[in-house]
Amino acid sequence: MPEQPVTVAVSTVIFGLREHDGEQALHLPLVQRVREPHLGRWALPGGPLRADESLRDAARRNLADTTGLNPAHLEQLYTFGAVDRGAADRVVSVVYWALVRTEEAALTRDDPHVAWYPAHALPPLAFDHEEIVGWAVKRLKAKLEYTHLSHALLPDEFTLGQLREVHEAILGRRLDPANFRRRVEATGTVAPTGAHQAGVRHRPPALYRSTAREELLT
Amino acid sequence: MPEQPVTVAVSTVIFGLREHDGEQALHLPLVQRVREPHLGRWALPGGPLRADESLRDAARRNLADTTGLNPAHLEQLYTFGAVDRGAADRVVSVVYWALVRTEEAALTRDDPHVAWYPAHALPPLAFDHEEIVGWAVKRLKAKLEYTHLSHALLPDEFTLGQLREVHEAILGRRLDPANFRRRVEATGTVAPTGAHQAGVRHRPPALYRSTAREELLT
DNA sequence: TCAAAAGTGTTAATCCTACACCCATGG
DNA sequence: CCATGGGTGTAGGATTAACACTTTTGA
Repeated sequence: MPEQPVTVAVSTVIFGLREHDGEQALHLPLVQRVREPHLGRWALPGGPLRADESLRDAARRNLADTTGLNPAHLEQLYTFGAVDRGAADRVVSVVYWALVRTEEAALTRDDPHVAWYPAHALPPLAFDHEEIVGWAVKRLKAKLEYTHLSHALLPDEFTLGQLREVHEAILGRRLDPANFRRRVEATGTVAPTGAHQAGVRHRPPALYRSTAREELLT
Repeated sequence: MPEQPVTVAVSTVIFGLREHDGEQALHLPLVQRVREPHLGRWALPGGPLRADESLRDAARRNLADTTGLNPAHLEQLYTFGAVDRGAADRVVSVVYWALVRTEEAALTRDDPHVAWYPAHALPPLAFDHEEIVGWAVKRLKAKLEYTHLSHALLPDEFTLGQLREVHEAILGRRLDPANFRRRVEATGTVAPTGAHQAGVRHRPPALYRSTAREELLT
């Protein structure tokens, strides 16, 4: 062997909404490592890139393999390639991040090595994965403000109150319901279905559907 | 050989300002390919990643090797890894983008295979490099508006008129000098040196220096 | 004295934020 | 009939955009 080869791996930070302390909170599924290094630690789902698949396909495949999830949004985050990142050989990691809808996030894989954790209460992670999650959260927050990504965390039909809760969970602060409503309506990316959500102990909120098609950026 | 190996390459989109049609315009240095595939075509400077260097170091090294330039700003753009991108074997390309100061951009390397081209009048490029340049320009435009990256294209001391010209060249539209001045001053990222630029046939403009230290994002 | 860009002032339009208030439902 | 969130209205402040006007220099 003439030279030490560089291998390419793909990992994914997956975001979904789940209940935590009575409120919707951002969660992510982690997998427990079954071999060294960092055996037993929790880590981002990932694996080596195969020669016959694109980076994006690799991310999607191994997201499905390890967690059984199907993302509503998938986007490249960053590529990490410092010489020593804690692994044995030289690995360049291409990291993607994904959003899954609440129905998906509710699915629990029948696998003791996969578990959802709140984004703000993670266990110690393998490698430099904590830093990576930090970047992903930062990017998600930033993109919330100028895209319609939040729709990808909700079911097909949702109320503006639910949409607001998503934003509040991610941004970590309360938003004025009146102003939030106007801002969203002004973008023209949601349309009322005409139906209303019944069974709530207050005025029945209108249901909306996302009209935003796939993004522009990165 | 058990499996076709995936190789990692690093390329860089380098931006600098140069005169074009009597105005400052965004330019970038390209290298002419000296081997197949795409022999003779112009391409982004780049080369394989070595096992003992980080991605960022690789970008910096091969920017220096091929063009002799030293960037004032260097940032990762995106990683391209479709299965067939036009090369013979499977290559994953990590692309960086860089900004060089006007002094650097003025340097012409004594090499017939390196030349500066206006960003809006590029020759046909090898591989998918045209698309990559497009992304880089888009990112540069976006970051102009919420960072102080434009300082990295100018010399140490500059007038607000020059800074405005940089923005105009990149955004492709005129900006109101009065409002531009106020906006920049409000950010607090420039400080007057006290000196003025002499020799101009109008009121001598004050010279400023950037006080913004390294960035926050990406 | 003129042209040309520097630099200051002003105003109207727009956007953002906070908050008051009525509506419709289940308990 | 009350608590709760849905939904509408509105007033004040902050930000932005457009443009008039004065300043200072070299030619």
